Amino acid sequence: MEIELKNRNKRRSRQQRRTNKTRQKLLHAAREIFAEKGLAPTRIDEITDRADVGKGTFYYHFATKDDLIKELMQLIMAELEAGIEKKCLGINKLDQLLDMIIEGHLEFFSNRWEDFVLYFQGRADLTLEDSYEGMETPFLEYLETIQNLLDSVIKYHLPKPILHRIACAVAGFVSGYYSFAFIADSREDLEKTFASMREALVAGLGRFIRESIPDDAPGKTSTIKTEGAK
Amino acid sequence: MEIELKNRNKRRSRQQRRTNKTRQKLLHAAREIFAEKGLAPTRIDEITDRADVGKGTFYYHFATKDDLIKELMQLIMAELEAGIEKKCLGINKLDQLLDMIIEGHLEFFSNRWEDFVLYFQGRADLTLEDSYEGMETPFLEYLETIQNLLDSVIKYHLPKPILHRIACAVAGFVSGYYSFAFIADSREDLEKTFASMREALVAGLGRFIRESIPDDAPGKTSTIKTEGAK
DNA sequence: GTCATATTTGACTATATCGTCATATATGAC
DNA sequence: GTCATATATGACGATATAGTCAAATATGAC
Repeated sequence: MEIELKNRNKRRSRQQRRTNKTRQKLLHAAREIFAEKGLAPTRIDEITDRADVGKGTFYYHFATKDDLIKELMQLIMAELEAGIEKKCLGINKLDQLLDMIIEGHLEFFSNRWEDFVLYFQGRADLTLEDSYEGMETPFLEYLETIQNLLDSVIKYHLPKPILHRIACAVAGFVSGYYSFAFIADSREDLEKTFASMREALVAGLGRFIRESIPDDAPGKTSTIKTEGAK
Repeated sequence: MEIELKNRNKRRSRQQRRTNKTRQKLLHAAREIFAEKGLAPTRIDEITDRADVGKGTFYYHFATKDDLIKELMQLIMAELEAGIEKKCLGINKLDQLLDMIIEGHLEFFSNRWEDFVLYFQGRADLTLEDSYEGMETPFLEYLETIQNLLDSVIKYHLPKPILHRIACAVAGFVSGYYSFAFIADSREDLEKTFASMREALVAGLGRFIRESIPDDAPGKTSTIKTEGAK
């Protein structure tokens, strides 16, 4: 029985590698094309062509284009969250945390242009009534990740709606600014240009957060661990 | 000759009204459907159906869907700009101006959901390589409008790139925050929820702008007309 | 080698959408 | 009324795309 299982696993192992490789090829090609033409105008044929597999293969791996989009978005958002969380490891001062959350976004956006485009396309899609199935979930999880990070450095636990608001502000600002700035600036300048804005944002958000804490909170001044906050 | 011209004008006048009405019906229907399903997935048939005109009529008025999109975006953005400029009339204090630019956006976004969606769709489209023809122009003009407003209240004229950066920040933040907040909040709550964030943004941006002015600028303190800035 | 199963293929069908065009109607000059 | 012109129509042909499927191939157990 033990052996049977082993064999079974082994049997599948090489084949699984091949299968997985094909799947990755499809995801990779799709990511590229989605970022070039957008979600809706991308044709299955084009994806399979670029992935260099037959069309039937696509439908072996994914039930439909929406399915692929769902998986891709979940993948991307999970990686963005992971990147941000990694940057924030061990930080317990509010201003520093805000700064790192922003930096996490920036690093992701500037190193992975395609993924930034998809992130942005996804968000725009959410403003539609007929948005892609399952598009909402990864974005909500992403906002929650930011909320949890914030919550972890603020001793006085702010109510959920306030945390949510702040998370929206961070995410909205970073991506919004990034998307606008790149219209005129070159993609390469974006990072530099952003640096100068960052401080202002951290200051503004920090201020907002501090103001959200009731004055009678026990030990308010020490409640938020911050650096040089006045 | 004088009379001939008059007649000619008169002859055209009633017909022109009818024509224009048809055109408006098409634009209006398109605006609605674009906001429901997005630009690419919207079919011409659906537009003409909702506008209650024959399909051929569409092609009499517009060469192609891209053409319609172009016109619609220009229309919307021009109205947004006008709304903002109106709000800012006569203001000469920086913080107040920033506040009014934000309020102009908010008013537009919350009173005209479809147009907000189109604004956002348009912006997302610009991140693509294959974006709609002519999509860029209205956005650049819009950013320039904001830049000019800012420039008009800052006596020490900041270099263009800095102004551009600030314009991107304002536009990016407002639309970005708005788009994220609505994922979780109801559309109605958005306005309220935004109010609390606004101050923080104005403060952050104001600070950034003031820091951008060289210390040796003649009469720096009085250079930016501001209220209660410290 | 044989067999069972998992994966891949691309020609094919069915459908959806575009854009055209010959025709019809409305308008206004006369 | 008649005519010329501007506008509107929707059936139609051409094309594009999604998704299917029977057949081919690869894998691994034996």
